[in-house]
Amino acid sequence: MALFISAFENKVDRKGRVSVPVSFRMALSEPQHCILVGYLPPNKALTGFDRSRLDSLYPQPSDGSLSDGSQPDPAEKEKRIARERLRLQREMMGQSDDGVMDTLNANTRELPFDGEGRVVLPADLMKRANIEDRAIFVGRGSRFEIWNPDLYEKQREAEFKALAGEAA
Amino acid sequence: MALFISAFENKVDRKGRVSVPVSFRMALSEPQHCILVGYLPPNKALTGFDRSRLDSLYPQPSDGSLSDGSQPDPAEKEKRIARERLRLQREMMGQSDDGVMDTLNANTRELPFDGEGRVVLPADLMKRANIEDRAIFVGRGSRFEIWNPDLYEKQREAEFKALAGEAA
DNA sequence: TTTCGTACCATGAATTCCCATGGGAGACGA
DNA sequence: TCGTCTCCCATGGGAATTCATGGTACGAAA
Repeated sequence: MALFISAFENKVDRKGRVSVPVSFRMALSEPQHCILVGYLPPNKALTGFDRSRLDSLYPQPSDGSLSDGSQPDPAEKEKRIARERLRLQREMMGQSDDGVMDTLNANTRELPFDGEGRVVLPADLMKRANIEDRAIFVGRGSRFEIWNPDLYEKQREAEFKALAGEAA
Repeated sequence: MALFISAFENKVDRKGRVSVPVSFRMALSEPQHCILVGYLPPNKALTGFDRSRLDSLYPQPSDGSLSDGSQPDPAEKEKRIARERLRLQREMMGQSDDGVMDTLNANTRELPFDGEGRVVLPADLMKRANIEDRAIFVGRGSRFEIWNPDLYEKQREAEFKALAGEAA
């Protein structure tokens, strides 16, 4: 699985382009493809993650295949379809039971790499995270964050203090 | 599977034409073809999805094939045909037990693309969703929504608040 | 004919691709 | 150990393409 560690500061050019650190790119399931970047208030930074992370959040609809690899069990398949129908109905009725995923999907952008491993940060996202001509990619394990470097420095101090306080 | 993420605002011209975001078009099973758009009260927006999504909700009547790949079992086949006949009768009599799906089908339009990747939003659907000269396509994973941008902004705030409330 | 719906064409802006450059870290050899 | 060489990666600019958008022409139906 993707593992993002360490922090890298890069420049953001006039077009909003910024190099994604190589180690982050290599951590992706499809290194040449894209990253997903989103923003949710009241965060001070953008959150990025691998596409596979999003996929994994969707329950894989079982097609009724049996675990021994034989053909689908018709009864199972019927049940699955019935469930799916119910779910679609509820969605259409605005009764989706998964508001979190809905919000996540709506507020996440897919940022493809150019030939040099850069992405362009959408203007509105940059604004929300107060990012101008520099950005720092901060590894957080299974995800990462994109900060205004100055803001991140403060955040970092705060995190250190919190840790020190705990230890004391 | 089709995955719709992010949100894109586009203009609706006097003819009701609006560009479907490229990334949404590409997510379709047949990118050059069409989208399905429907409305069910009391939603504030239209719901759109890929044709394959709807198809998958209709159970393929089993032909009685055995799971080991051998020939259909004649007895099974008989039963299947009997079931289908019964179902057809009830449907014809308007006694389908599936009122929501019926309504869904009746209120769903198939919107084909023009050469430039646009669809025309039917006037009645636009009216129901309060869409005039702008529309925002909102990714919701396996489906998407088409909103009046101003209404969506309010909805978005509400979703954010809901998330924050959950986190607290 | 008139109106509606659809296909085709034109345009400008925004985005993406491609090439060039420079710096830094590590490898390698003396 | 020191210096040099090489490769990788970040960065910038310009060109080419894509995309959103608006208009026009054509055909069908009323």
